[in-house]
Amino acid sequence: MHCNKDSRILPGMKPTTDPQRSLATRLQASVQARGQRWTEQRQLIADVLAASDGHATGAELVERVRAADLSATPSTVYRTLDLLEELGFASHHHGVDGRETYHLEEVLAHGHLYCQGCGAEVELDATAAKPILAAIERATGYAADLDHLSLQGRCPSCRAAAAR
Amino acid sequence: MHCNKDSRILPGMKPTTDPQRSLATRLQASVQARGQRWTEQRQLIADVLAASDGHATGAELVERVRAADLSATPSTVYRTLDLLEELGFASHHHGVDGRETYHLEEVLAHGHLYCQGCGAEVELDATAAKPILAAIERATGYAADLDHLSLQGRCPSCRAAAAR
DNA sequence: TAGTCTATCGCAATGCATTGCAATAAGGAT
DNA sequence: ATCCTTATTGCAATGCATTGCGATAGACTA
Repeated sequence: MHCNKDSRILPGMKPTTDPQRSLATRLQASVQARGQRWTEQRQLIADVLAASDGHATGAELVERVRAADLSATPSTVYRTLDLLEELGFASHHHGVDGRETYHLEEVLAHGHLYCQGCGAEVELDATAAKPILAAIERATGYAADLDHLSLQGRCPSCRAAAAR
Repeated sequence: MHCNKDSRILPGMKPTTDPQRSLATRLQASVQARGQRWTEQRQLIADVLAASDGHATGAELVERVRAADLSATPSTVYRTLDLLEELGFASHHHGVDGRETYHLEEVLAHGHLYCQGCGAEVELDATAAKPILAAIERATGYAADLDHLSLQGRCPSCRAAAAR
C-alpha cells in the first residue's frame, strides 16, 4: 500500500478465516476472486513474509525474496505486499524510523511500543490494547486500528531511572 | 534526528521556556551553550519552521528554505532540524505515509489521528489525549510521548457509514 | 594579527519506497 | 490452436531522507 491519503480501506473487507484451508489457498482464492492472478512470485513473497513471522521491513523482505529468486525486483515485492494488504492478509506500520514493517494478519493484530530511553520495543496484544482503544474512542470517537498503533514513550524502568 | 534505534532522548532535556526572550534568542543561547554555532542558515530554517506553524514535511521545509536561500542544501536543513529536535525546540512524527512532519514545540504538544475511511486528519490536544495516555500507562507502564502519538483508525462518520 | 581547532556546509553518493511505461505472459473466448 | 484482452513484471527514473568527506569559515588562543 503506497499509503498516501488516497488509499482507503473498504469496509467489510476481511479475509475468510476458515482454518481448514491453507493460507496459500485462501490467498489464491481471494486474488482470483478479484480477477487477478496468483503467480509464482506472489506465492514466493507470501512465503517469505510468512517465514519472517511477524516483523520484517520492506527492504528485508526484498532482500529475502531476491535471495530465492534473482529475477524479482523491489517494485514487484512492494506491489505484492500492497496487494496482500488490500486483501487483508497482511498489514504494515511505520517503525520509529519511518520505514515500513510488514506482518501477516495470521499473527494476531497487535500494536507496537518503542522506548525512547533504552530503545526497547515491545508488542501490545489485543487484550492489552483494549482499554487503550476504548480510551481513544471515548476521547475522539475514532475506532483506532490496532495494527497501526505505533507508539513511542518511556518504558517503566527508564521512567524510574529518570525520576531518580 | 535520523531517528534510528541509536537515537536517544536524554532525560531532563527541556528548553527554557522563559516567554520573555524571543525564540531566536533562546535557540541561539541553547546552541551556543553546547559549543555550537548559531548561523544565518540555522536562523533561516528556524524562521521557516516557525512560519510553517505546525506541520510541514521535511521536503516542504527544504523547498521553502531554498526559496529564501538558494545555497541551502537538504542535508543542512535536515541536520538543523535534527539539532532543533535534540535541543527540544522542535519535534517530528511520521505521517501515515511514513514521511516526516515537523513542528515547533511552541505549538502545544499534540497527537495526530488519521481516518482510513475518508482521509480526514484531526489533531489531538493535550487535554483530549490525557485519558488515552493514562490508559496506555495502565496497560503497559509506558509513558507515551504525545508528540509521536500518530494513530490511524476510522472516524465517527465513517464508522456510522460502515455500520449501515 | 597570525595561527589553530573544530563546527558547519555543500556535494555527491546511498538506501528505501514508489511510479510510469513498455514488454511479457496468463487466461478466456471463438 | 489462435486471437484478444488485461494483469503482471522489469526497468528506469523519481522523491525523500541520510551520511561521509573534503572544503570552508568561525571562534578562540597566544
